[in-house]
Amino acid sequence: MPETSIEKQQKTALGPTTGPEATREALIAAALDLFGANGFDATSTREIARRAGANIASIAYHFGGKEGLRQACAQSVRSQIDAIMASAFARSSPAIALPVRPDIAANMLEAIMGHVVRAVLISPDAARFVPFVLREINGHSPVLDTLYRDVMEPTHRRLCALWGAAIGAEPESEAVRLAVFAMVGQIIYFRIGSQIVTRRMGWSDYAASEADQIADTVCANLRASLQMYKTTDTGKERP
Amino acid sequence: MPETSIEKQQKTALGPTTGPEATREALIAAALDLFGANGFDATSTREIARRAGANIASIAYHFGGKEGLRQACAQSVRSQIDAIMASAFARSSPAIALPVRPDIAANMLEAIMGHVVRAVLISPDAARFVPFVLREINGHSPVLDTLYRDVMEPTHRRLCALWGAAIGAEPESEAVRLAVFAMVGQIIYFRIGSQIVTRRMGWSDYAASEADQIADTVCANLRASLQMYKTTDTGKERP
DNA sequence: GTCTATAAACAGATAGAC
DNA sequence: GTCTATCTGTTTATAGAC
Repeated sequence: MPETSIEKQQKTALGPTTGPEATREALIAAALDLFGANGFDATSTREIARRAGANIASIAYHFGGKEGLRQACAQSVRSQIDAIMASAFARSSPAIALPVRPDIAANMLEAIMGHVVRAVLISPDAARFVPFVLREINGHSPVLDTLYRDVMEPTHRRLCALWGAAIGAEPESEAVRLAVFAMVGQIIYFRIGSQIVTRRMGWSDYAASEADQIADTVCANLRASLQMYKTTDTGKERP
Repeated sequence: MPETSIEKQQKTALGPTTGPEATREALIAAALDLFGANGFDATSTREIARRAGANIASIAYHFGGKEGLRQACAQSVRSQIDAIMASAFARSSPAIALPVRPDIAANMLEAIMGHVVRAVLISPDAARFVPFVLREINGHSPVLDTLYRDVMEPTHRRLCALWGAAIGAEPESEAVRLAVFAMVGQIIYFRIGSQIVTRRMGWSDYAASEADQIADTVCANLRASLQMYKTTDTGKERP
């Protein structure tokens, strides 16, 4: 499909077309996939270009080099995670900014977690960028600082606010922060350990019904934990 | 320290000395570290040899090549995980093979999880081999089959047996298998996400007191989940 | 913007001295 | 067993044609 002129494309990472911007997006998608699967150093620019259907030199042209492509991947991941979390928070509640009632906060938490589980387990995008983020976290990568500050820390803080409201505890207390990590840790594990989980469960991969079962498990644990914290503590330690 | 003759060393991975076997162990330790941190393909044999204080050619001599070193690393990991789990199961109960009483099974589970959390978070060995295993799982590595069959599947099955006994449910039911994955997933996440957790908690790294706090969190979630399953799944009422 | 050709550095494996 | 030296292939980056 030859085109004489292509309008400047938006960089919302959701509109690839058939122009010079399309190769840029294709390169990022291929790089996210390969960086996540094999790691940054282990991935050759030739392989990225081949999978993206582009030329090797196009990487240097569009991103300045392999390292620039890594930065572009990190930015893409940030917008993808932001989109998932924005959608999850938006659907969890009509229009309330500061929920005070514990049962409302608990219901919001459960709705958010159920949404995130399904998005993280089913979406092909998440299957790509979660391994990428994992690699960047493990080796102390130059994009880790930005990723933590702009994505993980704000998201975790918002979840802590809900958790604290749900059980009537200080949102930034150590117990709440750790409990939220334990909750999201379950989701992350089901994503990165999918090879193990699917083998043990006899599944071929994660589809809708499998994600529903996992969401049920995670949400059940969430309810159990909230209920226990609510009954046992007033902001104190274990007996 | 020049030695004229060295006795043949045992391969129990726990007895490095100053002979030809010492370089073998040093190479495995260095490779585990680097494979886990940067990935198999991204790690050069030169870097491994340099960190191990050995020569590049020694890798080919001892393991036949880079791939042989990977296999040796997998075998080392298997024995390390076996040691942790054996210790955890041994300390959880005096000598009972088949616990039938639910409260005994629940207590065993809690003891095992507490032990595993501390071992996985504090032990420098675990900090090495967990990233290695993660890499091997993510990319479909040739050692994944063995690792799953010999380590993960049997361990998960034993935990399912305890979980089923604790709540009075079929150990191999889908709900129990997923619940066990959610439980161990928390532990794995705290290990692989340590860079995120420590930043958010304001910790420099995982020491004894930090591992204790995380163990408390995980064990509290375990108790909450077991209690909930016990009250909802079966007709039995807790005292 | 996209391509080919090439340069400079680095990879794993191996032969052979000791 | 351990070492040096070297072979062969691949890597990223870049120069320049179109």
